[in-house]
Amino acid sequence: MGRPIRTRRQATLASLAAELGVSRTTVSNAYNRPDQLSPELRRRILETARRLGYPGPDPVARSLRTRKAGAVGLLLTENLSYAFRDPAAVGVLEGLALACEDAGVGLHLVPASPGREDVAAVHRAGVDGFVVYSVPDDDPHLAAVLERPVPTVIIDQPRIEGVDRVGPDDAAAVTRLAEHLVSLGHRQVGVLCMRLARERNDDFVTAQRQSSAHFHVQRIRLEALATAFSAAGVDWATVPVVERFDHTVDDGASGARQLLDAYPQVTAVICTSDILAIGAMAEAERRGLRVPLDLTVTGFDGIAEAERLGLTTVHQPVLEKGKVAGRLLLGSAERVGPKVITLPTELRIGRTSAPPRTVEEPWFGG
Amino acid sequence: MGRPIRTRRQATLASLAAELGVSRTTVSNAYNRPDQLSPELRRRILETARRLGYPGPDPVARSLRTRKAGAVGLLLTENLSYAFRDPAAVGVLEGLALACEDAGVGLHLVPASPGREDVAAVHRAGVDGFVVYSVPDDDPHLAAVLERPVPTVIIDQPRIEGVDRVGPDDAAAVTRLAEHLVSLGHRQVGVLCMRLARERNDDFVTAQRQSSAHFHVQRIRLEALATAFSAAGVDWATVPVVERFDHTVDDGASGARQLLDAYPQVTAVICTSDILAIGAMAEAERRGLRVPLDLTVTGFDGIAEAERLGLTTVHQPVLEKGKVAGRLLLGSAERVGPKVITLPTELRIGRTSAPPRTVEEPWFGG
DNA sequence: TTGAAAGCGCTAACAA
DNA sequence: TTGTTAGCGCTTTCAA
Repeated sequence: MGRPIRTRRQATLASLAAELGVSRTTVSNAYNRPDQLSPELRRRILETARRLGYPGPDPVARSLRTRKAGAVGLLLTENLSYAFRDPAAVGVLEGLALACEDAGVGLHLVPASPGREDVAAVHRAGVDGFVVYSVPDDDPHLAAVLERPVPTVIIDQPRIEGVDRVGPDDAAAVTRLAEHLVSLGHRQVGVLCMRLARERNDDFVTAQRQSSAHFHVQRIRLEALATAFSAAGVDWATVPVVERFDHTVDDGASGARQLLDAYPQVTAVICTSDILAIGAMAEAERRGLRVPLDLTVTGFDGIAEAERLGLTTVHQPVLEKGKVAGRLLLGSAERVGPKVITLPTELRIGRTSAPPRTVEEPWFGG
Repeated sequence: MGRPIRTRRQATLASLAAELGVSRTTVSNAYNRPDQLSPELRRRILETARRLGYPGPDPVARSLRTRKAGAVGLLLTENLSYAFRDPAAVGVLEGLALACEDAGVGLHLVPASPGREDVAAVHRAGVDGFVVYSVPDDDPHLAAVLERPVPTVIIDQPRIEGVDRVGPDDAAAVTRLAEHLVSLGHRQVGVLCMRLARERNDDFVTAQRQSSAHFHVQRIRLEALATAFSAAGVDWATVPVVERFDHTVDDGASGARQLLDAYPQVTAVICTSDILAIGAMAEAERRGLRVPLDLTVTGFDGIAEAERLGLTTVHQPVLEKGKVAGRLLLGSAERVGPKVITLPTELRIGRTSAPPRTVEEPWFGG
């Protein structure tokens, strides 16, 4: 199984045709339409190809001619390391990859990290469409994607008029979660959320920043919390919201620390992701707070580790999200008009939410 | 931020040039070599482009012309779901993605699962090179990759003459692990390994099947175990080896069950991956065997969960593996001749290995 | 069943 | 600074 020298490509379809004394059409047919020539001739062509080291039609040239790249682009602005470490993101990636595999098309990861302002990679990607996963509405890469004359499907965020989207009903899901907490008796809550804009702000969040967040999902979740708690008589302006730029367990812990240091009276920490919630639980343990006796902690996503820990959270079908997005994109030729697909979520009440300690009335039997 | 109708591409570089009354070169330069024309002219060109809905040079046409696809292909024959669920594989993927990102090239996942015999996807991938991750030596997709006139780097397996490769020194690593077990006193061992060929065999493995395994890594690990235990006076022909096709915790458990049901005298279960080892530990617990008191269990890879569990295992730098492979591929233009890079491994003795229960002599102070 | 002609949309010498 | 010329390697009507 030795290999000849790499990067040969001496032979082309044309040179093969010349060698054999047939037309290029015939050689092309030998590869793409076996039924268009005699088996004997085809055999001869393929054999000569092997002899000449012709590796078959060049995929790029074919793509140019057929106007089909045979690949789907994935734009993922999040830092890659985080993307691969967040089980929710990996699930989406897996689902999308499965959809691509079913369709026999490649999945092209576009090199675009938050730091890299260079949008050229988007222009250079030879793909038939893009899936965009959870980016801010002012992301320059996203803008570049939307300029390309190919269909696009957005997963989660942002919400853009006229562009297909797949995601959960964040507002409804968070509302149910909030109602659960309200019914338990929590009135003094704190929130720990993911980054709201492209600039780093590892700190408390002003009302202004909340309502103008460039990450729609976070904004919608905060709005839903505000609405639900306001309905329960809580003045949202008094509810502390802490933001963390990096989406890691460690940042979840430090966010919780900042929150609880300043607002020790908080009875429940609502996190907008499981990763942050897991960090918050670690911080609770560090300060000697028992969850859920002394502190309620909730998450969002429903990743496997959350389930193991019994975290009260909102489960969303991440694998499905990727799959549906892929299928939507690959089937978009037949459709007219944009489509928005809302995936179901499920409130999973675990062992990390309970009535606040400060409520003295008995909760059961009352 | 509304969008015009999708899939327009009415305008091309040529039509833009005609509209403006300049040459195509000039328009091309406006995009690719801004310093080759006056800022004023460039501005005019870009503005007209926007007005006409010209999305910039077509990436496929550009690739054809420049003979650069701007992407690296990744061949991963393993079922995608398993690939994304095995932290070792995810680590490799992450490392490779990071290397690609650094170089500004895309990462193109080739749709190729074990079932899919269709090799066309490999031919259709517009890439400048391939990274092949852990496939059997008779994999048809691999053969197709090697026929393509682009550089290729193989991670882990197979070992092919003349092709670049990145991986650990499996034999050395396993030998150290075996010596650790031998020094503890283990003589009655059993092995649980990953699949050895493309056909399923969830059963015991014959000597013949061991030595002709198409997955080189597994073969090498088994050979190293055989050599090390033979040196300690163990007749390898008497050592039971169980194989599992799917690489899951559940299959690790069922493999251990099959092994221990038939060979209850075994004092140590050597698993060729952490995933399998974690399953084996679950099975040990199920049968009431205390690890390591009643049974020693070892793994391979050094994934995070193994570390949390205190598993005795061989750690290998998976992220590094992907990164190095990517860099090797992307820098291969400057090199001559094939290159093999061996990554360091580390034996990590945890809490799952101890002297066998049947050994009555005191091990310390003796 | 096979071939001739006409591009797909672009970039890179080279020349002006 | 801009334009002319010549393909990159392939597929696809259409005609023979």
